[in-house]
Amino acid sequence: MDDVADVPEYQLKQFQELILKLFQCCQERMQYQCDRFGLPDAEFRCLMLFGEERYLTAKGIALKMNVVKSRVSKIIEGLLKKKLIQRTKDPEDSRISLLSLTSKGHEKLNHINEFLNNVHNQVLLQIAPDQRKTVLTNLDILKASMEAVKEMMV
Amino acid sequence: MDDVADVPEYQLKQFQELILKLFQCCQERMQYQCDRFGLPDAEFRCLMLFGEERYLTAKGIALKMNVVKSRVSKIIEGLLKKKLIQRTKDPEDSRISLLSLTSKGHEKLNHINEFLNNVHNQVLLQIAPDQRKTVLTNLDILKASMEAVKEMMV
DNA sequence: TGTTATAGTTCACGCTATGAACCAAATTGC
DNA sequence: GCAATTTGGTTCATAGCGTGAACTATAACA
Repeated sequence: MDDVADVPEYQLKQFQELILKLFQCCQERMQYQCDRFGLPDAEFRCLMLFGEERYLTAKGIALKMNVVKSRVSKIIEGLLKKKLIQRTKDPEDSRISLLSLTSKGHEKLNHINEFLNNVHNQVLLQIAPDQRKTVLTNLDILKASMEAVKEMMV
Repeated sequence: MDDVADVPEYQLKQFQELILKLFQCCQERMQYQCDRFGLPDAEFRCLMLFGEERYLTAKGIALKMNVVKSRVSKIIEGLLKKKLIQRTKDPEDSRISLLSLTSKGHEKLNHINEFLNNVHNQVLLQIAPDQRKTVLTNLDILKASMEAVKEMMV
C-alpha cells in the first residue's frame, strides 16, 4: 500500500484534522452515554446487540463485539448482576446458554435508543434541510473509501 | 435538548449506521497502529503530542490528553523506559520536569507520521479527485453540527 | 515565616481485554 | 458403542487504561 500519487498537502491536513475531531466527538458521546445510563462501556455495547437479536449466545456476542470469549463471560456476568439480561439453557444443546433481555433490560434499551435517536436527530437538525442529503451522500463516499483502505491494510 | 422537529426516519437510520462504521474504522486503525509501532494506546497518543510542542510537562500532557495526572505519571514512565522521551528539570522552577523527545523518539514519531499520512492519503485517493473537496466540505459541516450538539449535551 | 498553591509520585481500586488451563456436553470416526 | 476431538463456557493470571486520595517537595503569597 505504498503511495504512488498524492493529494495536496492542505487537503491531507484538513482531512486528518476532521477525522480526529469526529472520532473524539464519538468517543466523548460514548463516555457520556455510559455515565448517563450507569453502565460500563462494554456492557453498554453488549446490551445494544439485543436490539438486533432476541436471543444471543456468549459465542455470538464474542463475534459481534470482536472480543475473546473469556471477556464475554465477564460482561455477561455484569449484565446478569444488573438484571438486564437472563439466561436459559438451549433445550437442543445443553452446552449453550441463551441470553435474552429481561423486562428491565428492554426498558433500559428503549431509553438508550430514545436518547441516541434524539442525539442523532439533533445533529441532523443542525444541518440545513437541503444539505442533509448531500452530507449523508458524501459521508457514504468517505465510509466506502475508508473501508477500502482498511481492506488493503490487513 | 428535547426534539421539537424531526428528520425523516430513514435519514436518521442511515446517519447512525454511517457514524458507527466510521467510528469503528477509526478505532480499528488506532488498534492497528499501536500493534504496528509496539506502543500501548495511551503512550502512542502521548508521543503524538510531541509533534506540536518541543517541550511538554506532565500537567500539560494531562490537559491535552484529558486524563488525570496520576495517569500521566504512568504513561511517562512507559515512554521513559522505552527511551522515547527524556526529562530535564526546569531551571526556573524545580518542581517541573520538562519532557522532550530523544532522537529515538523523533525517529519513531517520524515513522508514525509517515504511516498516518500514507493512510489518509490512500483514503483520499479512493475518492474521485473532483469529489474530494465536496467530501471535505460536507465533513466540515458535519463536524460543526456534532460539536454544536456536544455543547448542548453538557 | 508560616500558609497556601502547584507539580509530581505512589497506591488502591475498578473496567477493558487477552490467552491459557480447564470442564462438560456434543460430534466424529472407527 | 466408545474413544478422540470439537465446541461452548468459566476461571485465573496478566497487562493496559483510568480515577481519586494521600503524600512529597518546591514556589508564591501575605
